[in-house]
Amino acid sequence: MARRLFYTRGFDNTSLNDLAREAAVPKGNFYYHFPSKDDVLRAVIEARRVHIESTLASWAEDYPEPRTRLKRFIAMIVSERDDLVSYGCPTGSLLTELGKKRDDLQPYALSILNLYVDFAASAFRELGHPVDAARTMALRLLGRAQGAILIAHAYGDLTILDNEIANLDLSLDALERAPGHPAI
Amino acid sequence: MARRLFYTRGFDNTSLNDLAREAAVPKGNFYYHFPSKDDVLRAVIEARRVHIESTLASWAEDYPEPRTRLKRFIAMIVSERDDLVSYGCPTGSLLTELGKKRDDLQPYALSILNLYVDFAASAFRELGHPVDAARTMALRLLGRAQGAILIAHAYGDLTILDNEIANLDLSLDALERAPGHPAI
DNA sequence: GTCTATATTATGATAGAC
DNA sequence: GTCTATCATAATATAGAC
Repeated sequence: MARRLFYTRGFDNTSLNDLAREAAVPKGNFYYHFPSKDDVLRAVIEARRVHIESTLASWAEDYPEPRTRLKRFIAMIVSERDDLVSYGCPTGSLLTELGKKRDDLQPYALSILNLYVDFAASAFRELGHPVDAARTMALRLLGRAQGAILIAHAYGDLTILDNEIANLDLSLDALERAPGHPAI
Repeated sequence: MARRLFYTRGFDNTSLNDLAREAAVPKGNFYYHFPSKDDVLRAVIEARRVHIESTLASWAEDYPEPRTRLKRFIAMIVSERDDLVSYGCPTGSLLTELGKKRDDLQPYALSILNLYVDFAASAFRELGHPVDAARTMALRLLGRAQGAILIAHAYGDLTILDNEIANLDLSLDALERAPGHPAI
């Protein structure tokens, strides 16, 4: 699938030949379905956006307690730990790649990050934090996750990721004990 | 200079034509000085490594107090804020780019990250933390900086970076007040 | 709709005159 | 050592038969 190749190799490093080989079709076929390679990425991102949106919506149903919901986000990172250490964060690395020389595509990747930021910000809102503080805390949570993944990926070290994610989890606990305090 | 182009455009997105135009020499000349484009990057990284190493050494001289030294690191991020928001972290984005498809070059980028990790770890050691905890805290500090820069770069928002770096600074203060506690 | 060419362009890298 | 070609390759994209 195209998503996997874009993730593991990066967008620019994935050629239409790679995509065609993986899909077992001649590469010329792509241009019947997509006007350009960029549109393949846009379609991949859009499909991903829909998928993540429904995942977050199901979390909102299954975990009405905002702290539990935020912990579910942490649990997702843990469940993806192998890929995250091997290839980095799909969203973070795409944002970083598109941030250089492809500002036109960058907003599409940003729409994925926004899903998570809005998800976390609304949880912090429910915990009683003002809207501005909630967004700041959401950005901090996402940033810490991104940083942990980046470092763990750089060293190819699972234990670094486990350590940092456990610490993030502890920060959520501390937050629980000190409501009203933007402590994450 | 090659370093600036590799930083702002990424390694792969910088062609020899770009390098030649910037240096105002024909691109064929590069192959008199370097066996390949990869070697240009290696030379850039090596020069950077030497430069950073001497900077960190001068900090060690100027700031014998480890907490002050760590704060100097934070101050460096603040002083680079415009570029960091516009192009991301040079080390972090290079690590991310090389982590996909260029595992052969990745160790060179990692040598830069290691400089900062060792710098921070030795400061935490001097603060009395055991060697393992000191390294964990160093990785956490670097990770939080990377995450803050990545998010701020994704949104192109200086205030996000300022916010997060101020919060990192606060974490260093809190650490100061609770020695022996791996709290960063 | 699906496939086999092929066009076009950009890249990293070389050859060889001076 | 420096320059002007030029090669070889790989990429995105198109044309056109079936």
